[in-house]
This record gives sequence, structure tokens and C-alpha cells, in this order.
Amino acid sequence: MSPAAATTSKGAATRDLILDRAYAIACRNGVEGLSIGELALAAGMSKSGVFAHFGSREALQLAVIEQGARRFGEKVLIRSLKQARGMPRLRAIVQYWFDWVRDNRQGCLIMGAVSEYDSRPGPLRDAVVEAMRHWREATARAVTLAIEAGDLRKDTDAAQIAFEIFGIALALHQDSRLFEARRARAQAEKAIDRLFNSHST
Amino acid sequence: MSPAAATTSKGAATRDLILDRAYAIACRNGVEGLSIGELALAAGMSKSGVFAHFGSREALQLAVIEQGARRFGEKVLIRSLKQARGMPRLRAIVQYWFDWVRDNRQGCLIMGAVSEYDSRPGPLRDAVVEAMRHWREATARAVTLAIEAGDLRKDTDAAQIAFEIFGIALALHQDSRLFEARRARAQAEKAIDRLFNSHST
DNA sequence: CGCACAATAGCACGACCGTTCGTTTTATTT
DNA sequence: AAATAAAACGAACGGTCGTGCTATTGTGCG
Repeated sequence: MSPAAATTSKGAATRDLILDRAYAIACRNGVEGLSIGELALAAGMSKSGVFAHFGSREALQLAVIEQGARRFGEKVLIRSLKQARGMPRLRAIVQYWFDWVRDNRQGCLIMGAVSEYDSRPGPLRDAVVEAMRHWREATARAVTLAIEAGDLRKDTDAAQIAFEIFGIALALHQDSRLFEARRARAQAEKAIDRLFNSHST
Repeated sequence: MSPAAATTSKGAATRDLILDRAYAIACRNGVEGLSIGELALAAGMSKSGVFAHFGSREALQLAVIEQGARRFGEKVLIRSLKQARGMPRLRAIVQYWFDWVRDNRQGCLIMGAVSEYDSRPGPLRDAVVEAMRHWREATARAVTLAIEAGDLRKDTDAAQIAFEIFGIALALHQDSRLFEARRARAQAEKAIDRLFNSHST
């Protein structure tokens, strides 16, 4: 009866399949450009069959945004935890992030969602803000650990460094798609090196 | 007869009015979220009346993108030309850009268009790429002039500095809308200062 | 096996989309 | 003022949108 929850194992499986296709579509067309009709076609189902899994388009979009945040979190943040605290882990975050930009050539879902919802109040915007906040905090925490490990100077402002890392990543993201990806990556690496060097002990 | 060009003075005037409203809508909803029906309502005209001025939705979108590029160019790039070559002009570009981000609180049309079209070939993408390229080159040129004026070191890579300025501006743009605009601006200013200082003579 | 219910399909709806067409109003020129 | 061209309107088209509702298919548990 409840429309938004899959109870059987088959239901959960198709829901995962739908979300997988939805993620791919939303990467290309944006979360706002994701339609149930196109999604149903990609999943090999009927519109109403897809619809029943979420109950509303907005619930579907929310699930897709969370899916995007989860994928980035796994590929970049969680993966970096295997590296030792301090500069190794901080460097890992940056490298994995750069690799993420390279490997998702048709666009990062969350990055796209930011400019879709940044000035549009509602639960979708809230989800995007929450994802970015978590993401930023994880980066700042890695910087703080690098300071505590003695890799960066004690007077370093962790939030400031995180802000600048995001800026470099955003520029890389944009340049990779608009101009030459190779050159963009080289410039991003150079910018990161300058940033870390100017604060290292 | 020709649908895309206004020949009388009245025609040109309404076309300007339409583009003005279209610009406002596209800033909020994105260029892809601009519909002729909503635009007609905002302009106080009929759908077909609006449509006749452009001949197709894509032509309208193209005109809106060019409008967005023109407005930014005037408010930031052209305005900075009044400042003396070298650091004064470079600083002016950055400050005017930051002001632009502050004053267009519901979103910058071009910035939004980038993530809408960066992986969607076509004339709209071409227009966005061209606008960003022009914009980037103007910034790099200002950096070069600052080098020639002796304000920045001779071994400074102008393209690299322009890349990093864009990164800081992008981070400011994003943070201003997702988090606290005040803090974002302070962080952006600090990042710019560090960038310029580390290359100044 | 058979029962209960989840999962999916099919169909229809009202709304809005971009676009076309013929007509009418308005502006410019002769 | 008459003639001509531009501009704007209003209605309609075929399509797609998200969303209900009802029926049918399939799964999983007792």
C-alpha cells in the first residue's frame, strides 16, 4: 500500500535498478531534467511502474540526489580514510576528487544540482546543501588532522583551506568540460601544490 | 515576414523588453527552465507574440545567453578598463566580479548555463563556451599587463593565475548561495590576497 | 498448493510544452 | 488619408509532463 517503500527483495532490486538509470540520466540532463517517462524507457518499465516506487517525482529526485552524494562519498571521502592522517589523507582526497572529475565526464550530479537548486527553497535544495556541508566538513577535518600531525603550520585556517580546495576543484570541473581536460588538471595540481606549500611547515 | 528580426523601432523595443524578462526568469530557473508561456505572461503578451520575435525556442535561449554574457561583460570587464593597467585593473576585475556575485543573488545566468550545457553539444553550448573563453582571456590579459607593469613577478604564468581566480570566484559563487554570503566573501578576499601576494614583486 | 499482497501494466486525466496558422490590430510610409 | 507592412493575438495542433485509478501479473509465506 505504501508507495515509497519496497518490501520484497525483488522490489528493492528493481528500485536499485531504477535509481541506477535515474542517476545516469540526471548526470546528463540534471535532476530537474529527469522525467519519469524517459526513466521508465531506460529501465524497461512502464511509467506507472516506475512511479509507484517513489510516490512522487520529488521523492524520486530526492532519492537520486542522495544516490549522487553517496557515490561521491564512497569514491572520494571514505576511500581516503585508508590513508594515514595528515598530508597523505588530504592529498588522497584531492587526488580522488580529481579522478572523480575525470571519470564522470558527463557531469557530476551534485555539482549540477547545486546550480539548479541554490536559489530554490524546498527539500531538494536542503538535500543538496546538506550534502555539500558534509563534504566540506570532511575536507576541513582532513586539513585539521594535517595541522595536528605537524604537516601544516599551526596558524593555518582549516575552513579557509577547504574553501580554496573547493575553488580549485570547481575550476577543474568546469574547465575539464568546457576546455581541455589535460591542461585543466595540470593547472589544478599546480594550484593545489602552491596552496599546500604556502602553509606547510 | 522574417521571424527572428525586428525591423521597426517598436519591434526592437518589445524585443528588448522580452529579453529583459527572459533574463530574469533564466537567472532563477536556468536557460533550460525558460518557457515561452511563462515568459509571455511576464511580458504581458501572448505566447505567439513572443514566439514571433525569435522564431524558435532555441533562438530565444541563444539570445538570452548572449544577453547574460553582455551584462557581465559590461558590469565587470568593460568597467574595469577605467582603472590603470596592472594591479589596479586586475584588482578591479576581481572586486567587480565579487560585487556581481553579491548583487545577482538569484543566480548568474552564465554560471548556471555552464552546468546545463557543458556536456550537451549544440549552438547553446558553443555560445556558453565562447562567453567563458572570452571572459577567461580578458582576465589572463589583465594578469599579463600586471606582469609587464612590474607588479607581478616576470616568471608568473598568466593562464595559471586566471585559472585560480576563476576557482576562487566559483567557490564564492557557490558558497554565497548555499552557506553564508558574508563569510564566503571574506574567504574569497583572503584567497585572492594570498594568490597575488605569492606572485608579487 | 493456495492465499495475501506487493509489483507492474494499462489507461485516462488535466496541464503545459513548442509550434503553426489565419486574423486583427497597430505602426510606418506614400 | 490611403496603402502597405509589421506586430500581436487567439485558437488549435500533436506531444510530453506528472499523477491518479483499476486491473493484472508475479512473488513469497503459511
